[in-house]
Amino acid sequence: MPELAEVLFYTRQWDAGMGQRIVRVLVHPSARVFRGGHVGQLAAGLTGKTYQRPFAHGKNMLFAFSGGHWLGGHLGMTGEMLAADPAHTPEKHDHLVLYTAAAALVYRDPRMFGHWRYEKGDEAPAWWRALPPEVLSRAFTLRHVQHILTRRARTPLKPLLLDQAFFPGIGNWMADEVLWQLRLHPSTPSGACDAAALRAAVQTITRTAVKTIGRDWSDPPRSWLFLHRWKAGGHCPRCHAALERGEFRGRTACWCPQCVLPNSALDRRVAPSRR
DNA sequence: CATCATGTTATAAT
DNA sequence: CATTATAACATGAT
Repeated sequence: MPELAEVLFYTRQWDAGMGQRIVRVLVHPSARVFRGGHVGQLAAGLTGKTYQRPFAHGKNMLFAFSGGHWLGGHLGMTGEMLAADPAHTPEKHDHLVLYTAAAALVYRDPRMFGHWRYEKGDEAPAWWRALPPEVLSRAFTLRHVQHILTRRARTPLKPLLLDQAFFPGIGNWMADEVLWQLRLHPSTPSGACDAAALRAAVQTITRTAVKTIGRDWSDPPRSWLFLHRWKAGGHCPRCHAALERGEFRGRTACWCPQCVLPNSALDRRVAPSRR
């Protein structure tokens, strides 16, 4: 599920255990989502510590515990966080459960594409501090976006938007939403895209998603592509034309063939880069 | 039974 | 070297 706003929502599900002591740590026997990490150290390190607070950055999560203990997480495709009853009995796909007196903090993930790491240190781990500028941060300047579009001028916009090094937190549905709102075809060469317009669309869509999905899992506006893009047979909420679906770099894209601007390059053989 | 899925990454091929 | 395609990961929903 999880893109930026969903990730933010999930990090907050553990708020029920904020300020609480971890009395017991339970790790799924397969330990698959820990990717070879030392789960014994994780369990021993977090037991007795206090859960302090969550951080979200794009699709990455970081949880701070007292004494300089950190838990980094990524939800993959089907990862989910929830707070359960303190007496929670782990279910089939519960990979990590932190028990406190107030709540059991659960990480659940059927497909196990998510991953978790534990570390100890006075400040947030190096990998966290090295993450690229967030799309709603000050550092996500027009110049920055211009630089990306120039550097990757021939790359189609859809895969560019999915690149976490450039647009952290943007996933498949948000990328389709951005392109649809800009009336751009997913194959539009990045160099042909206006940086200011792209930046504005990415930021307003992110802000609205954070205020709806991120806040209480409510749906973003019905006028968005969001609700209509999921399955084949959907219709454009703007012009009611049948939506089109296709594959780009292994991911499904959905767009409105009617709304797409005529000058947004549909044909990749057409010479792309300019400026 | 076959297909598809809101993600990432290693490896192969160009 | 940079870019792109493909497979792989593992499970559940349709």
